[in-house]
Amino acid sequence: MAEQKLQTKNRSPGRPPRTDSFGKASDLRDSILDHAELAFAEAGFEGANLREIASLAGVNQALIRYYFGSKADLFDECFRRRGGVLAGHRHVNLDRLLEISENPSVEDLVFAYLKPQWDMKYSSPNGAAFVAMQARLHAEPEEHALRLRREVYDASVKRYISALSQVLPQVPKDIISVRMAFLVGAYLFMLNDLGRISDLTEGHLTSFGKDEMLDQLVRFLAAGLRAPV
Amino acid sequence: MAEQKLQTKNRSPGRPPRTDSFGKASDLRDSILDHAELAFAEAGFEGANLREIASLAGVNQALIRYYFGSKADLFDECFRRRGGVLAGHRHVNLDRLLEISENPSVEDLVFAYLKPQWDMKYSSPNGAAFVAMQARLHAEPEEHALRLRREVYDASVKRYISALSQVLPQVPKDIISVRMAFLVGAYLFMLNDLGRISDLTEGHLTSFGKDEMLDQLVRFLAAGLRAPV
DNA sequence: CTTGTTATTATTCAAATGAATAATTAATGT
DNA sequence: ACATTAATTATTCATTTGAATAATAACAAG
Repeated sequence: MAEQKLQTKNRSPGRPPRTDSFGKASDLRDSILDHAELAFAEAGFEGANLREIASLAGVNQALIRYYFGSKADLFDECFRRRGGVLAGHRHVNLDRLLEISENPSVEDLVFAYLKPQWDMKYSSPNGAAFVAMQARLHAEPEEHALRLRREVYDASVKRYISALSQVLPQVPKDIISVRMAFLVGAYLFMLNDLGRISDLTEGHLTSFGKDEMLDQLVRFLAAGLRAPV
Repeated sequence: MAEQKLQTKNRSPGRPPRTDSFGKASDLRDSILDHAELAFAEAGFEGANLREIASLAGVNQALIRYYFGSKADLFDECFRRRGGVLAGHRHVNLDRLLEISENPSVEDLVFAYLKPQWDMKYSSPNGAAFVAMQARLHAEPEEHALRLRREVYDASVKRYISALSQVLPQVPKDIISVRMAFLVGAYLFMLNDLGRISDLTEGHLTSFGKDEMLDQLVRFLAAGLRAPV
């Protein structure tokens, strides 16, 4: 991918002068995370390359090690950073919904769950990268991937399952759980694959904006959740 | 992963004697494909390792090159081998359905589409590996992955979209297309992730056998496809 | 039989890559 | 001022890895 020399700044070693008066907590650390996110999204864990990440982030490769340790640790940190924010948004959204009404609609619940990641995807290239990273993580069979996902998301998913269970008393809770898994699959795939759907639809899709697409998805999933048992 | 010496058979070079009287078309070639399938499923394209594949398949690494060329070519061949079979089954299933009745139920159509891969997953470890490989391929952002998927699956997907469109005249075709994409996402995720769902369900899931799970999925997706517009 | 072709191995090559170390400079506390 | 710590770089190391080549044995054809 990176044929060019990709030399990092040829600055002498040692701590660089603090130009800014504020203590703007480690700029470079964030830069590394940002570029790692992009790299992992594009090439996957194995495919991503520390030299390139370092180079694009404008730092020496050893700095990655200094801040994060191993490549795997870097990956985890990437994931947790945004994953935590995401899970937080989901909690907040659910709280709000339940404040307004005891029995929100299924559509509202689904929307509350999906919206944060949908927004993240369109907020910035890095947001989109994170979505891709996550889709990849879900396809990983590795033990490690599983643990990460659980750590970051399980709590919020369980809350949504409970809430759905309350507004759908006809559907047993274990079935709701399974359907929630279907939901996650559909929306992750969707988010990651969005650009390509137009192939299947022979161009019809151009009429759907991203908001409409989310609407479509919510409608589809809500109907599935409500399906008679 | 493979710490051991993993030496290939220490046989002298040159063509080995043909012990069997039948010309059982290249045993080793198939063995390579089988083990490559397992490796790609477990570790992804980048993560898989030709030396290990060769070793497990009981052949010299150079034989992979002899038969398939590059690693990427090997991957493609793996994918096409089973993907072709799968697409074939889908076509056959659809043909049968349409023979029986002009207007099959949405459930029947969904089932006809899903069943072949479901069976493949449970037919053998290699079948399961292929499913995992495919799930990974869908998470790949690479151009190459996209082309492969299209090559292998597009035709059958389009046929199913048409059939669904006929039995669901209330739903515009472009919406059916989008929903079909949701469907693919949900089922791929499901198939690949099956074992882990029980985490979310806190053990409730043990009561679902694999057939019941497929039933659940079909019900969910059919309801989604039917959702009012 | 001899010659060419096919299938297979052993071995080598060159590049990439994650990790590690040592050097260097700024900041900070005393 | 001085010593310690924090942040950063240049450089080296060891391993892995995909690819390539050369050797060799069985088989097939004439």
